[in-house]
Amino acid sequence: MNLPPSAEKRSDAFMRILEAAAGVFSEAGFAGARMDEIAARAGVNKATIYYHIGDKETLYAEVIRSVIGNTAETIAREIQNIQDPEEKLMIYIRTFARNIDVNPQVAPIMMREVASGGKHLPEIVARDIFRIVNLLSGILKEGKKKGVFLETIPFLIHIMVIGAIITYKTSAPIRRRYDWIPPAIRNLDDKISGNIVVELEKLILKAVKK
Amino acid sequence: MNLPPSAEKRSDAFMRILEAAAGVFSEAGFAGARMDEIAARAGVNKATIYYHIGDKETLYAEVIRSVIGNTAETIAREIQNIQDPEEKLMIYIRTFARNIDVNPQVAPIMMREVASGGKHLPEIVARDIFRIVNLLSGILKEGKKKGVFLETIPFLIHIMVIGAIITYKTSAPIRRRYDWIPPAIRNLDDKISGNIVVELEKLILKAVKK
DNA sequence: AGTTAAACTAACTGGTTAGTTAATTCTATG
DNA sequence: CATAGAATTAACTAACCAGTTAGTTTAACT
Repeated sequence: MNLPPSAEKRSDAFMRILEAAAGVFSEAGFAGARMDEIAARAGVNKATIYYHIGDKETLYAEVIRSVIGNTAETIAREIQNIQDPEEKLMIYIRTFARNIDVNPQVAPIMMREVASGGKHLPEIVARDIFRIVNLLSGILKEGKKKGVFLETIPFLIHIMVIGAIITYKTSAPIRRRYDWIPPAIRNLDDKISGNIVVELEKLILKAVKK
Repeated sequence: MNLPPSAEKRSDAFMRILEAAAGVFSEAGFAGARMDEIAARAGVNKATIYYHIGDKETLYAEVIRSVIGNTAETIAREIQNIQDPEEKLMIYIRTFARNIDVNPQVAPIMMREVASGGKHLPEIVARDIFRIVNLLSGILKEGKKKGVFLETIPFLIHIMVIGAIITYKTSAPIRRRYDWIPPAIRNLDDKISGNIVVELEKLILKAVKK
């Protein structure tokens, strides 16, 4: 679980509540989540949540922040020392994919957040998300200037990458639900940061390359 | 609103309830939707919903079925008379995109359904969705045999296309939420079946072509 | 006009759930 | 050890909401 720099040292109960909340919100969404369930999973009394964090909306915002609040920072760090735009793009995709695998609650939360028009998305997290888009725009612009990439709509490329990754990741339960689903689909890897992301990188690169 | 062949002739109240429910479920999700709100929008007493359709789950299943229940049929019809795999792939993408534009409730409902692991997805609709995947697999296999497409993971291509389309479509409210969002992103078309899908077609075709 | 069934509604019910309160236990420090 | 403040809890409350009920209106048919 990622933490904002300011919140490095939080009490044990605080952390357990955040983790439990991330799990419940990721499974049930904001409206479907129950504060009692979160308290039970965290092993604390429900009132402890209100004492440490606050009401349901505040808790949700805290979860969102802790779980996707510094994705941009991670990606920026990974690509900063790379020169080649093509490799930058690959690392961009790979880093996001690894993030999704390491923190499996992120994908469902992001999907529902998009679906609800970002109703509960704290502005600071929105800024972080658009910083990710801007990183990609920079890569694509640089590649175009160097004559290796075509002119594209950066936001569409972003959506193709991020949309594919989070949709693939969350599709796992549906892919296994019925026995009539072709094995070629059923048996695909749950992890996206393995061979799947390698294939995705190839496809995206091929699409934008001159 | 698409209707199953069996349900062509339904009462006025039934139709109004379905439409209102599609709107509310699309805005709030299953857990967030309120039966009273649906009744109010439909202009009927809440009990009328239970009289005509049944409980919340039944109503939701009915909405899902009416709204995405025959997408595969539509796509199959559109591509059946085309020979060229490249054009088939383009029409596949374009038809799905048009469907999403014509029925704007579909994208949020699909996203939340994927996010929740298809918890409320009726099996018959799941079959329809995987029929869409199979249609694409067929196109890609044919193209490979004819030597115009590369070897790919069809499900990943499906996810790239469908994931991109529904994520793009639902991203509209977030893209407009803050005034610091770059105009290049803010001012993108809400409609996906215009120039956006044309660009998406180009990118996907370029990615899979030999 | 009278009868019957279908369609519809106002008002209610009971279970659920976010949030609160008042009291108790733990912990650190002089 | 004593005490103050922080952390935690059991039990409660008020609002909410899915689903029901008992009764009324509408429409079709004889």
